[in-house]
Amino acid sequence: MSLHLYDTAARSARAFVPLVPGRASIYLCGLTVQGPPHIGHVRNWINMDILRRWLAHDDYEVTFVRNVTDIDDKIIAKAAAAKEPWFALAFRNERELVHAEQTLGCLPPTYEPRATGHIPEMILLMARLIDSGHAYVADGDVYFDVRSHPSYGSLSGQKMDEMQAAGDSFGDTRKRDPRDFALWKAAKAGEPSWPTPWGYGRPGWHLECSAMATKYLGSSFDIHGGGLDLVFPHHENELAQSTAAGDGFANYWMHNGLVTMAGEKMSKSLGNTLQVREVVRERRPVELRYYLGAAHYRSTIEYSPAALDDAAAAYRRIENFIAKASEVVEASVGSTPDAFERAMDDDLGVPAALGVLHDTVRAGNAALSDGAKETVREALGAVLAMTKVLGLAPDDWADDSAGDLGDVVDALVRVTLDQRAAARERKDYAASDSIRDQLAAAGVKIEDTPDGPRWTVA
RNA sequence: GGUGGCGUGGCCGAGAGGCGAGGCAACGGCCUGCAAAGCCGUGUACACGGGUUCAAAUCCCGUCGCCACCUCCA
Repeated sequence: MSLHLYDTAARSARAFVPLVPGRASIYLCGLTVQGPPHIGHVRNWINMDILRRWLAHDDYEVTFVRNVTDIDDKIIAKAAAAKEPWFALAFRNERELVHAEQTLGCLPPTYEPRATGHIPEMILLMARLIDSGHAYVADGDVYFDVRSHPSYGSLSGQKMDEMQAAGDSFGDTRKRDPRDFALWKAAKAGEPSWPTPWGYGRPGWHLECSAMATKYLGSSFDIHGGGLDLVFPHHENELAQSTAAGDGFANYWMHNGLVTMAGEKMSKSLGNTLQVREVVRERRPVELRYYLGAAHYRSTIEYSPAALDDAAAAYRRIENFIAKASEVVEASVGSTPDAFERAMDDDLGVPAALGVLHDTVRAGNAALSDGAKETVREALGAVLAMTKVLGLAPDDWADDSAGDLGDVVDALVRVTLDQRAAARERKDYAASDSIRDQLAAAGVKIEDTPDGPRWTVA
């Protein structure tokens, strides 16, 4: 079976056939940098990161573009409230976004364009739409004429006649139809603006993505991704603009499920967000990645600390096997098992793929206690290959921060373990257990193995 | 009002007509001085009510509950 992906536009899974053989082009709607990223945003990055890694595993050359929306109403309002320039607030949050992405092991985008850097491209796109009768100018605003484009609504399944008019349409006489949406907003006093043939103003949200996606990926590209909450109106509007202007635009629309808290969508407007920064203060980033990546990308994740604990325990199981097996045989990345590949090809079936990974770990652990080195070697190779695809390979998460100090700490722990061994030798278990308890209190966990004690920082 | 989706064992979380994914927790066993880690074993779960079928968690009809979108939102 080859890779199949669920396409929102088709409402079914379709075989992935790239526009250019061997290449995959992906555009993902990034963040409006009005605030730092929360775990819902980062789930989206992780899902797409797994897709990229899986495509790369299949020898695709991937171009991945994720934009930064660095101008919008809320950025302007928040910056004004904080008495700082809009770009200072936007850039600070952009830095935080990049940091979160790196912290969670996501490969950096091939390109990460900012909306404000692409005003000329937006002007050209608007000109094409105006010339072809799909957009009109009204008092410096530029609107898309929804009725000029019969397929409008096809992505989200909205029926034009059943739709509620946008809340901001009431009393707005500039729109020809209440469902028309702004491509460009005329400048208001004191707000940032850019010159256009139709006057000063700033971009509407939807226009940015169309302009940037086609600039970097061409008029047609393979995959457009984003959160489920962007299907309408954002993606519907992007699709309408671009196809009305004559671009082929995206071939597949992928939408990932949302992260909820107490049953409600995590979002900045509801104020129930859990920031990445807060979580990684207490948790290992790799464990957060496992948690957010383990559920199928289209399902909802109801966040709970207990579920995160479970995920962390599951990950440590994998990690422990890799560590122990690597002490016995030389670690080298093998190939991914067929069942794993079938799972991943089936619309990125990460949950089923993790089932295969855990089965392999169990078989490997059994081989480890049987001393069956060849089986251990095979299991380790497969586990390494699978964790690599999922972005969970321990090598990529190794903490080198200890540096030379690591050797010093190891020597100190060894001295202590020798004392414990001596106590056990003379059957003074009170003393040996006391040493173990003291190490445990310091966060050092002891395991006795046939080859002597192992220690790890819990 | 319209559109899309969800409801699975103590918990998380897959599956989508026929052999009980996987993880966590629990219990029993092996191993251990005791632990830890690991391995083996233990569960008759699929919101409710009907229907189709030799066979339904999976298909159909209905009911209830929940979420998302139609307004800024990954």
